[in-house]
Amino acid sequence: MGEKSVRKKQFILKKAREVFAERGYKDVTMKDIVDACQISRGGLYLYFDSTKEIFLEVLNMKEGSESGEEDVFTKAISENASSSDILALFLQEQKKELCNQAESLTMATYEFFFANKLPKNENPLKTQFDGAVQIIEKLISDGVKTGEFVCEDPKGASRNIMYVLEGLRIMSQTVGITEKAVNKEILYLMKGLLKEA
Amino acid sequence: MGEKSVRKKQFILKKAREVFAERGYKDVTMKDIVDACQISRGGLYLYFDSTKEIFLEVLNMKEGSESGEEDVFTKAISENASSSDILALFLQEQKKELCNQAESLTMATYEFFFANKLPKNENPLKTQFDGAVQIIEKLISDGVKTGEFVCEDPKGASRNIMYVLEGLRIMSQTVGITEKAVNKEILYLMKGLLKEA
Amino acid sequence: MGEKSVRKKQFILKKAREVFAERGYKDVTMKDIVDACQISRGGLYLYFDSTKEIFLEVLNMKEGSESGEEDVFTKAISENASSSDILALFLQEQKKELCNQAESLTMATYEFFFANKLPKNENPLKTQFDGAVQIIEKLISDGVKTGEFVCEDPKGASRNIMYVLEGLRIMSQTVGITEKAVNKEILYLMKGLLKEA
Amino acid sequence: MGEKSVRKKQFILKKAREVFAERGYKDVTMKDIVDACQISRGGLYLYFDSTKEIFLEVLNMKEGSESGEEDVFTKAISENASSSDILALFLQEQKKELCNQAESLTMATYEFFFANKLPKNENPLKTQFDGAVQIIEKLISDGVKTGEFVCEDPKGASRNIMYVLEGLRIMSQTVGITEKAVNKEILYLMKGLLKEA
DNA sequence: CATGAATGAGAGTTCATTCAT
DNA sequence: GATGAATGAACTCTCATTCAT
Repeated sequence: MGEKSVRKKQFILKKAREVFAERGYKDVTMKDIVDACQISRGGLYLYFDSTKEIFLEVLNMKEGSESGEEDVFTKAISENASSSDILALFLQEQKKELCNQAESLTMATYEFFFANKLPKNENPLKTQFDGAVQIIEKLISDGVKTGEFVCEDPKGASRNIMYVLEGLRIMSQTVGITEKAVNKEILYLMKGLLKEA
Repeated sequence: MGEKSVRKKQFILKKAREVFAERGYKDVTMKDIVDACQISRGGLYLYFDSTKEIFLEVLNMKEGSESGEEDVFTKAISENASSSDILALFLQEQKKELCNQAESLTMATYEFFFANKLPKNENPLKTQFDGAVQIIEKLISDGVKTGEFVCEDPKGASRNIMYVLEGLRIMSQTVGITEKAVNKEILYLMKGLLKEA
Repeated sequence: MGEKSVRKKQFILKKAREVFAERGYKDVTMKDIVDACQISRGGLYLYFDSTKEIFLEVLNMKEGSESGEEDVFTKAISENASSSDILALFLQEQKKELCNQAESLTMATYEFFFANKLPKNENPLKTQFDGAVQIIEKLISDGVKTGEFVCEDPKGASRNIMYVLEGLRIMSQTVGITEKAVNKEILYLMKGLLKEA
Repeated sequence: MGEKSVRKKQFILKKAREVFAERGYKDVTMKDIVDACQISRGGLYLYFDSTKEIFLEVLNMKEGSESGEEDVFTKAISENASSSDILALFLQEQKKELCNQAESLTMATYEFFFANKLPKNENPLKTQFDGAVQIIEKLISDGVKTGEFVCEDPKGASRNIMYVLEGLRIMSQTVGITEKAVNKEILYLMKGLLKEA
């Protein structure tokens, strides 16, 4: 596959991402992607065999390019920001993602993993969740040391935060949720850590 | 619609519920329900026009019959149980539901509301969520009064609890979750309220 | 499946038979049969799932209705015809079939069994062949007893006859063969048995 | 077309022959041959326009290279072998071919001529058959002269032999046939000629 | 000459939906 | 009411064939 093909493949993935973001996973057909890309029916099959295959590559692509979390962390940490600032930053990022439904793969991702139960060690949802829990736990622990946070169970608190975020995410996709409501929850989480400070 | 028809309709809904519990929402076709009910294709159309219509009625049916929450509350409250006992009971009920994936409509419900964005005031997910938040808030407030609980923001705490439960629910459907993990989260929630100030 | 359906199924098989007779097995698509029957695409699938399934039923149908061999034998034998007359009759029947390419499933059958190797005990080609060999052997043996035939190895002779017929059949489908040529071979076979009479 | 092209064409034909031997004629696509040759799709079209064209050239190639029959005859005859020995040799060669289904084009050839009815004078199957009949007739006649064979109708006998062989061939492709069964038929044919009058 | 990306026709298959009985 | 045969739209997937490079 030449360089040109690689670019075409990237093009298809980009268009497919838009389709998945707009319509979720289950409803998307190969034809939908063909139409979005303005290519021929058979043409798509030169690159991908199924929507499943495409979606998996879109998911991987996402992690590589959309970054966000990591970048923010990396930058904030390298700038010696305080733990509470970094955590606040992280929560702000999550809020952005929560509110930006149009470009988000959240719904498609949930639909995909409803239909495709991957083993836990290969499940990116699991991996991401656990990774985030560890990072937040570290932040909280650090914050406790510096006196920014008060927390007897950093691990429990970080899991609590992540489950709340997950709850917000699914609620935003099913019942809709306002930015204000998200703010309220984030504030509650932060207050819990800053309590009695 | 005669009495016989009503019974037939209930029969269809019961069978349809099983199908939705097993296969989710999107994958279920009119044919699947016809097969499960062992009735004729045309026969189903006498009662329902689409899987969407069926699913909505299944959802309503559910609230009526499956109860659980209400019953437990009603009974516990009428028995003058303590607030902490009632809350613990509620969380135990939630755990049961979380772990009993086979009979649960969770996945189907999520899929349904991904595809059908109802206005908030008609969205049963929203209604249920808000209702539960209110009940829990009341419980916490009562518990604070009796000295069982320590909590500065009962409303915030109850919302936090509900989002965590929602987070557990979606995680249980996408990455899978052990009973132990659920226990840990519930324990964390209870400890947060019982914490000696 | 009601009586009407049975008739429709028979109708489809009849039309399918014509298609197979005209075009062989491999080239025939579900669409071809749909077109021949003037029914809808989906309609055919109510009765059959594949051309393979249809062809197998056509083959069975054939044995039931087209008769020929059995009838001729039955009649001839019941009429106390001589062995040589019966054998001659049989060979005449074979000739008819050989020359009537238009309505014959020969080519389709060969194509089918090229693609679908059935176990010998289920292979109708094998069954028919062996059955015919036995009948002919009996005829020859009887003929030898009555002095009509001279033959030291009736079993071998009957197999020889059947292989020649098979050879004529395949040649008629691949290079074409004239009635005269068939006559010549049949004559040779009969002369071999009547030799020195 | 340069020398290099000729070699490439030969290479394609060789690979195509393997494909046809393995899969018959009808199932083979241009893509299959492209894959077997490891050349580009477009590349194949520089040499051949269709599988039909390729198969015809494979058939011609076969006669040229695979020889066997001719060689055996030529050698045997030039060595002054007896007629019965040469005939036996010929039948042994036929048996080998019959039993070696894997490398044989038999099925593909039948399939091809089912689909492509060539005029008799251009039909290689016809030509080969008639050629073989003549040779065998000559052998038998010679054998009769030397007293090796007893046969009143060498032409008829040789045609009989060839039709039996054709019958064995088609049976071996459709119902399968053991080496033992082939031996039995060959023995029967030889005995017919050696039979003491 | 050679490549391989691209096209589009066409086959298979499934279902929502209708309708005569 | 109830049946289930029938229709036709829509989707998946595969190839022969072409053509710019």
